[in-house]
Amino acid sequence: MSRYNFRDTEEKWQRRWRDGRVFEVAREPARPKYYVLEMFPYPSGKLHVGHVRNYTMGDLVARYRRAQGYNVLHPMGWDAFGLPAENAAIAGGIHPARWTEDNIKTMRGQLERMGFAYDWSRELATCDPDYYRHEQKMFLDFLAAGLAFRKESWVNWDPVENTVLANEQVIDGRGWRSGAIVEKRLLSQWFLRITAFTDELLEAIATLERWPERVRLMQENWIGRSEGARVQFEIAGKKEQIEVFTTRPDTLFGASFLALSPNHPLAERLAQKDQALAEFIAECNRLGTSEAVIEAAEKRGHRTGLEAVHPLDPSRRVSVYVANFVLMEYGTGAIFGCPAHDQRDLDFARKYGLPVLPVVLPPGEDPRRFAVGDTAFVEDGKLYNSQFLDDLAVPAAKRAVGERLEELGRGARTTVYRLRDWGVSRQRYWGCPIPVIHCKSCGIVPVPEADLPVRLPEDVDFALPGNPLARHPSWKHVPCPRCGGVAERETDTFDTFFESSWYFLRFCSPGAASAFLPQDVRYWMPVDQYIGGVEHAVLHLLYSRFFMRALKRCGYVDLDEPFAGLFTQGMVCHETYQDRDGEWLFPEEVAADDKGRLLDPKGRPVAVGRSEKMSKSKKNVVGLDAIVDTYGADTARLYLLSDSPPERDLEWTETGIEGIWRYVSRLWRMVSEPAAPLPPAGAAIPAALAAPLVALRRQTHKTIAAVTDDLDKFRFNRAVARIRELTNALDDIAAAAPGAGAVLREGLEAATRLIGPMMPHLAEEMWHE
RNA sequence: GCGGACGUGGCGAAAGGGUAGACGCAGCAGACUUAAAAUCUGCUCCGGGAAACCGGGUGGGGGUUCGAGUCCCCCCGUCCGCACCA
Repeated sequence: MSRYNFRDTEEKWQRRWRDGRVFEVAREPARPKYYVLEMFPYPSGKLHVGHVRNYTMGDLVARYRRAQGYNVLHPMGWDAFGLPAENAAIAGGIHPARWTEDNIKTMRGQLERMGFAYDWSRELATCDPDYYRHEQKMFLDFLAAGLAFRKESWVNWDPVENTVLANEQVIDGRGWRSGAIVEKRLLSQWFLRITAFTDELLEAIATLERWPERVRLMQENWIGRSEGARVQFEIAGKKEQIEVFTTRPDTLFGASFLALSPNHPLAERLAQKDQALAEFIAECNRLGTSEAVIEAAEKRGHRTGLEAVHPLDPSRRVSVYVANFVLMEYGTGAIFGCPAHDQRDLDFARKYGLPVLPVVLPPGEDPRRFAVGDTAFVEDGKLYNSQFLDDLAVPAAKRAVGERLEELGRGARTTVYRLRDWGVSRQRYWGCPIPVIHCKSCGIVPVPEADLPVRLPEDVDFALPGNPLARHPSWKHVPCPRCGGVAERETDTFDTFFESSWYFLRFCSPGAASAFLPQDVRYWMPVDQYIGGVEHAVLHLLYSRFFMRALKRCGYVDLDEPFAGLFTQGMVCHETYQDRDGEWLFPEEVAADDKGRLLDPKGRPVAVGRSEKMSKSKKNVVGLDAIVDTYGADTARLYLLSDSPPERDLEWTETGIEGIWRYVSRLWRMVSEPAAPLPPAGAAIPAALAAPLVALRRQTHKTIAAVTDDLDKFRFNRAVARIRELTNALDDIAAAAPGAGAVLREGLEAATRLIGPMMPHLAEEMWHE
């Protein structure tokens, strides 16, 4: 029995694909195109099996569509700017460029060994000046169009990475990469005006039909549109006003207090003369935005002593508080509290002994008897205790209050959003330099186009924390392009989401002198199938959608949405292991003894933790090289596709991959030593067949139909199961019916073509056997 | 708290209102072998039965339907996202 030699076979076919430039494509206007893209990787070191699930799915789609006759663009590149390279430089004395290049080389080799059908002629790395020069130009165009601007603002400061994080990058009050508790600092920053497209970005979500519902919902919530009203409260005895935002203007007659954010300008001004308030504000700021801290903290307020006049009933006054639960960044940084109809306001009112006046009557309640206990009434009902609003339903009351406020000039109906502009400045070396120059007399001067790209200097010093660009002895000192006077370069670099917001366009025109050629983009875009992790559901995917619109406004493209189809795949998980000292262990360091207990290399017992996403930090990673060495790329690919539905997490198991290897061997045996003699290729199938052979033919064709349908719908695990059913039937047939050869051949050929997108090397070899 | 997804054998899972558990993993028994590995054959939801077969079974409770894992309502649980968002 000849054993399937995956090593030689896989190398052979990879060589042939490469030498034949089989996957290099060109624009062919007469042919239908299909653009398959997997979210490009950050070159962090080595690939583990968790990384390649994503690429295996993309490759399946690419090869499947290619087999259907599409002109398939399937490129690969490197999201090459980022902090790990700089951290490696700090820790190991290696230059970020060198570290990144080395990693790219390693990882490219790993991808090649997997046999992925990439058009490598289009490969790009975002740290290449030939790449980032184009985004510098884009930035200058955004600047001219008013889509990029500078703003002095409070920022999230990551004290470990010494950089600013976007609000979107702060998770539970911690930096999304470093995990450090984020501090507040005031800095002058560059922003991209994503809010210029808020409504468009929100409304177009409905057109993204081939996106997961979950992702569309997350984007919707992120943009967070809410309709309500701004209302002006006059401060009693002063000429000053406090403007609040509310989504419940209908409950205005139930107002019993006003609350300001601790960062509200009025609160800060009052604190200058009120020591206790200053201390309260300081305390609120110390809480930060950490979820754990906020959850532990109860709602607290500080009474300012000010009284506000009710805008619709001047005879009524309400107290003004500063409260730890009011956000400066949302609405106007001030609210009115209506305890009867908002749970948070009710909790606050009970704590500080404030009145609770119901103004919306629940259906069926008696207006003379109804009272609010511990639970605010937040549903629809009929207004009462509300003068001209009495007897209206909530929606009608909202309208009526809005109109009255507008008549009186004391407010207006308005819509607010949660979405904020995208801060793109980073105080880091390993990123794209922001192409502007600060001149003492001219102010901010764009770098002239002829001077692009602004390249990173290579001789930099990473010994100190902070931005090496700012410390570089000569790099930043340049004459002002406008007046020729003494000036300095901007030393901030772009957030790396800048690069990933347009790389899919560059893949259309890899060598072009401009960012891309319009005819290429018209042909290839949009991406027909984008595949990546759900962790990018908001940031990367929303920024890319914004970028397309910004580029369109600047005349680059004529397209709004970059990704027509999106699939978010589950993660690859593995158990975690810790030794007695709590140190994480790699799976290969753990071995079972004869009683099945797990031991570390020193023979001490190992604690088994729950299965989690493979990550370097917990060492629960299975190296790709070892798997490919032992079982081959095809086996790894089929395992990643077969075991769980693609959108769900997949548990990596050694026994699972062994099972796939047995199947691979069996498939090979079926063609190299067929169960019945096979007629030559193309031989006719006899007109009269025994019943079992008719059944087999039927199953063959049903399998083709079902697998096609499954692949269209990303049900890869089911497709694999159906192919296995067919091969089981093929294996059984020879004994069951004489003269099976021609039907067997037909079935084997079908099976071979069906597994081709999943196990391309084996399929090629079977086809040629 | 709000929004969403999900809950099926020992495990991963399948089931497009119509035979629940396809396809695998693990396990058990057997064949081949001096032996092991590999390979092959059979069994493998639970209870009863030698078997045919009978009864039960998709987190719990109710409902719609000739028929519900699937649709509707309530509850329990797990996971994910968002969040003092006014």
